[in-house]
This record gives sequence, C-alpha cells and structure tokens, in this order.
Amino acid sequence: MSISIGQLAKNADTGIETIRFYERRGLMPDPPRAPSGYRRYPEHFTNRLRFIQRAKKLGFTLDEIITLLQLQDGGGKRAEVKTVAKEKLLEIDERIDGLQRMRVTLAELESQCSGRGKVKGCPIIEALSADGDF
Amino acid sequence: MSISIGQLAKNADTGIETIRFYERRGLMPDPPRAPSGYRRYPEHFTNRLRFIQRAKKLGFTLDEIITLLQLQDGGGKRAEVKTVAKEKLLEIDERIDGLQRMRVTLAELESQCSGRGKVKGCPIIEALSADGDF
DNA sequence: ATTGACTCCGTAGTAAGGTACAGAATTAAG
DNA sequence: CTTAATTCTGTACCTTACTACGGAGTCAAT
Repeated sequence: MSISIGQLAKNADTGIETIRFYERRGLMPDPPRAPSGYRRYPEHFTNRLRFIQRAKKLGFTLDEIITLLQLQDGGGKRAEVKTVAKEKLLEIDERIDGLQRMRVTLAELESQCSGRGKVKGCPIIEALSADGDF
Repeated sequence: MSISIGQLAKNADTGIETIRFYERRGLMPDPPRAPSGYRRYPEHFTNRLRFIQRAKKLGFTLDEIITLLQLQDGGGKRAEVKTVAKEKLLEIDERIDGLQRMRVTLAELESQCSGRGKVKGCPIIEALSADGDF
C-alpha cells in the first residue's frame, strides 16, 4: 500500500514542505504519482526520512547525507562510509576546539570583571578595545 | 585628519563592503561626508572595527556586538557587560555539549565499522537505518 | 452535489554575515 | 588635461536548511 505525502510527513514527524524540499535536493527520490499527479509513497520511505533525521543529529550536512544515501542505495564500500565518518569526526573536533578556545578567553575576562560600576575600565570592554589579539 | 573608507578598510584589514554593511546594520556610525558625499573617517574608527573583529572571535553575534558597543558608547554599567558575557559563556557551553554528544556517538559507530567489505551490515549505516535514536 | 481538507507547482522569504556587481560621479597622479 | 583609481547608491547574490504563500486542481465525507 502507498501513502500520501501528508501521511508520510506525519509518520516521519516532519513537514510536507520538507519532503518536497528533500526531493528537490536529491535526498528523497521522485515518488510514483497517482493519475492526478499526487505523490504516492511506499510506506518504507518513512525509513529514508528517519535516516536523514538521524544523520542530521550526528552533524552531517544534507550534501553529506546524499553521499551516505548513495552509498547505501548503491551498495558502496564500507571503507567509504568510514572515511566520511572520520572526516566528520575531525570537523567536529575542530569546532569543539574553536569553541573551547573562545570559552577559555571569555571565561577569564568574565571572571576578571567585578560587575560593579560603570563600563569604563571593565576588563571585558578593555580587552575588546585594546591592541593585540587574545 | 580623516581617512577614506578604503584607507580605513586597509587599516583594519577588512573590506570596504563590510564597513558599509556594518554601517547599515548599526555597528558603525554614519561618518561625516566630504562635499562629494565620500565618507571621511576619523582615524580612531579603526579601533571600533577591531573591537568588532575581536568580539566576533569570542563568538558574539553582530546584534550582541551592537549591545556591547552601545554599553561602551553610552557608558553603561559593568554589570550589564558581565551579564552579556555570562550568557554567551552558557551558550558556548551548550554548543560544546551538543558537539561532544555527536562526537561520542559518531566515534563509537566509526570504531565499530571494520572498513572492509560492502556497505551492507556497516554499523554506521545500520545505526542510521534502524529505529530508536542514539 | 457541495463543502472542506489535501495536494500541486513555482516562487519568495527567513536567519547570519557578508560579498559582488552596475553605472555614475569624484579624486589623484602623471 | 587625461586617465586610472576610488567611491557612491542600490540591489542582487552566497550558504544552509528549511518555511510560507498563492491560486488551482483533487479527494473524502456528508
């Protein structure tokens, strides 16, 4: 049995517009159509949407998810999947490093600020105003 | 002495378009104009651009930087600056947490993947396909 | 048969932070 | 004086991942 785009959206807890957007972006295949032109989805298409949602939670972009889906669809090599995962891990590490560097600097400035009096002399504002980067 | 927008851009190591963009966004004030309409900047406006650049490095958005600049310009209270900094610290912490959660899950999946053979049975793809979230 | 819900397509708007023109006017250098 | 470089305004475009809308056609229930 096939279901409507509205049903599919409900099943996967997403929006109709999102599904059509994924179709345009190449994440969801063009589904068969009823004579009226309405999309008819086999029920298991729900799984594909869930796949996308989980991959997003892991930090993959839509373009990267397309790659993963193609590997799945085409029966690609496990090594390729592993490579994509490794690259994403490196990227996540870089982002964490960047944020941690921000955090250290900002935390130090914040702790140095008394929080009393006018902004003149505030270490945070001073640091932002002064020469030399952090 | 006043300088041209091109000079200011060079001094602050940024683009002319960026300065005009900041002006539209309210980060840089409308500078005085020559009779021709050309912008004339007092040299110390360079510092304001540097302030913006440093604040960006610390993770502040342009809207938040406007707030900081207003506190500086208007001689606001140090407590307000400290509050903005604290909020940003919390936000940075949240982002780090989110990334670390991603990292843990993805690293585990990646390590479970042998990297040999076809994609069928690959733990990464299986996890993305299966029910239940991570 | 009629009403209301659903779906179609294409386009436009959102956030964030810029970047890139085009065409005209001005300024600086030789 | 002429040419090249700079600046002006306004608008459009970029990325990412959607979300919203308008107007028309279709499907389901009464």
